[in-house]
Amino acid sequence: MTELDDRKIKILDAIIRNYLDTGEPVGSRTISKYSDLNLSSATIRNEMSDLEEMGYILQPHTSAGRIPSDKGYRFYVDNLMKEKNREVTEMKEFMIEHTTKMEQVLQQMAKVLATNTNYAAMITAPSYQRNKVKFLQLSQMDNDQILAVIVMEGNIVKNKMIPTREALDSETILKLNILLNTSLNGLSVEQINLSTISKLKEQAGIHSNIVGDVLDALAEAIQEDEDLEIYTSGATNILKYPELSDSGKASELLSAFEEKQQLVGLVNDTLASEENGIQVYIGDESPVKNMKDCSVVTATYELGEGMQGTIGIIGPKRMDYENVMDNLKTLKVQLDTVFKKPKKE
Amino acid sequence: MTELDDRKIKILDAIIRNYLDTGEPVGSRTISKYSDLNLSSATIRNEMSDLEEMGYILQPHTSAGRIPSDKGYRFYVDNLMKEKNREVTEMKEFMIEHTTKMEQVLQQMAKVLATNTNYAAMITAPSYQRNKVKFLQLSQMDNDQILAVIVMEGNIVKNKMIPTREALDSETILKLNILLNTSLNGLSVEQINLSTISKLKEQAGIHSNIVGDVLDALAEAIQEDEDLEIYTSGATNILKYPELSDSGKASELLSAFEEKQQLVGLVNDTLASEENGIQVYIGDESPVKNMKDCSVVTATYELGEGMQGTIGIIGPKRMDYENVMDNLKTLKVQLDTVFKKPKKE
DNA sequence: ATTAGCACTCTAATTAAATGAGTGCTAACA
DNA sequence: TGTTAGCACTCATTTAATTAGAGTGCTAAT
Repeated sequence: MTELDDRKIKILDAIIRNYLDTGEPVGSRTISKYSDLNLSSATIRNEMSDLEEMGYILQPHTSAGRIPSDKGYRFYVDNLMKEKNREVTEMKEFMIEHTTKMEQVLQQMAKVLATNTNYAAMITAPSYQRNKVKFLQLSQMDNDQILAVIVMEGNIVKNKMIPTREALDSETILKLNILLNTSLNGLSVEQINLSTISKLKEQAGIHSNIVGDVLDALAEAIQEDEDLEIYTSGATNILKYPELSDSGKASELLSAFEEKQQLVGLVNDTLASEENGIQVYIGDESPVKNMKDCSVVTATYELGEGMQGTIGIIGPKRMDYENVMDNLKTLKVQLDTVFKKPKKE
Repeated sequence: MTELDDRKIKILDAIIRNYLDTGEPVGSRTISKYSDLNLSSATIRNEMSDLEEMGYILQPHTSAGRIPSDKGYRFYVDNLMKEKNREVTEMKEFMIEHTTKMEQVLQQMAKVLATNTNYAAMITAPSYQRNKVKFLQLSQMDNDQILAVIVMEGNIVKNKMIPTREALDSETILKLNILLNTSLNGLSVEQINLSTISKLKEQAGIHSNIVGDVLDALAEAIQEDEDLEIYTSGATNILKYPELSDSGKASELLSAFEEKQQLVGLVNDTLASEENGIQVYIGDESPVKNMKDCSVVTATYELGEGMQGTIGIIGPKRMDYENVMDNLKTLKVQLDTVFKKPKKE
């Protein structure tokens, strides 16, 4: 008996669905009564015993019903779960109410996701590495500082103060601006590599060191943010689920959300192994060890040209996978339209 | 017996200190043994009975010791507490490791505060209203957008995309930039009022509507952030205190930290009633109702010219007030030096 | 192969009893 | 008159014992 036969599958399905619903271990009698199999509880018991031996379900203790094991959940997610296909409209109205800044859009998205699912949600800004430079400007601030402003595709603006040895006259600044813009415009951040830089420096002549400083500073500014830009919402939803809310676990999880740094692991793992775009981590499968008692569902979204970001939901293993995945899928579509079509007004 | 005599004060002090230490209701016998009063427990009992009648302490139930009431804590904070006077150096090293951005400094501060006290910490950026405009620049982005960058004292940079009807030629932009800079440079944000604006518009001639748009957009950009810039850290510390960590309360409090919006009330109240700069809210005294089971200690810091921000600690009523206030005071001093002395490197 | 029936297991809920910290009061004392 | 010893009383907390019930596993009959 190495394969699951049809009847076992039906029973496993029933057990898991029931458990997702109630959160209580489910017994043979329940399945016998509330399924269309028309089998006695005794028969179910035998089958359950087999399912347990095969590792799909387990008993919290001898005289309790069964709950799904990680393997069981995995089977459910891979084979049993039905995909909903909701209309994509619903979310829209919530989403963007004339927010022009990307941060706000993302923060808003996280909130919607958290509210819709009642789990904790996270979302990262798309990596800037492949984003293209659209505009670049230096301005003399005072005697020893230059302000550099960079605008990327999607109107993402970064700025940085650059300390300088001495003030530059306005003509030099103007020249530098023209030089930088003509050479870098349209390049992606990751394309600005050593050879580009040295070529630029050459062209800059006596100001080559300034150019170097500027590029360094920009790289730094972009890098700084890259680490941080994870938006979260509904972290406190975790407290709603008793299996996660006992003081120790809750505290660890909530810290992970507060620090955000720990979520990076999740993001990277998701970006690395892109399957159909949605990843489900059940318990120990998660790359973040604090989350071994949770399930994590993540998806990548793409903004064309390979710029991608990550969205994710963290909740109890007993999670409404169907709803979560539906939500993520919907949001994914939304994100595409939001960023691709430049917004008017 | 309307006034506290000396002995009662000593007993009250002993009760509160003991309770802050242990978190357990304290009984007459404890005080009798561990104080220098040399009184029998019976005498203490009589005094405690009086103190209870006067509202300084209370019994969780008949056969328990006493714990301080809000009134008791208040008396302690106002009259009994000793002020520490720690050296100001200690914090420094943690604090700024070549972070140039204010956000990062503030975030770091919050973290230090939370780590030092083991409570939840918050900190707001100083209000921009009184900050002075240092530099202002418009740049044509594409056919229907202008990028406006504004730099304020303390190198705080804001930017905003402004939609326009048609593109402006570079000469016009140049003129506008000169106009804006000469007229606004050195003015504080709140000084840019209607009369300034109308004067500016007049000078701008045919481009007056653009000027209007620009100023509106800037005002909006500044306002947007003003609401949001509250940094927090250590919110999960709340879970360390049993009196706050039962699911209901913890969840409310943590949400308050997640939403941040709720903390605004605290900030405003603190800014409004500046006493010696440090405010203590005990239980119901707090302007935020979710925090009626906590104590909140806040302070304002000032950056000269009336720009002020707020720092705060939220923890259980049974809080180490001495340590908290000491920390806040120290940080306050730190903040002054950090922002006032322009950082080199 | 399926099922009815029954003994068995183990958790969770309920109740009862024991413990002990702490009070309030009274009467004696200095 | 203020202080203290002594004692009865209260009540939350702990421990133990009991019960109830859900669910299983096994066996024998269908």
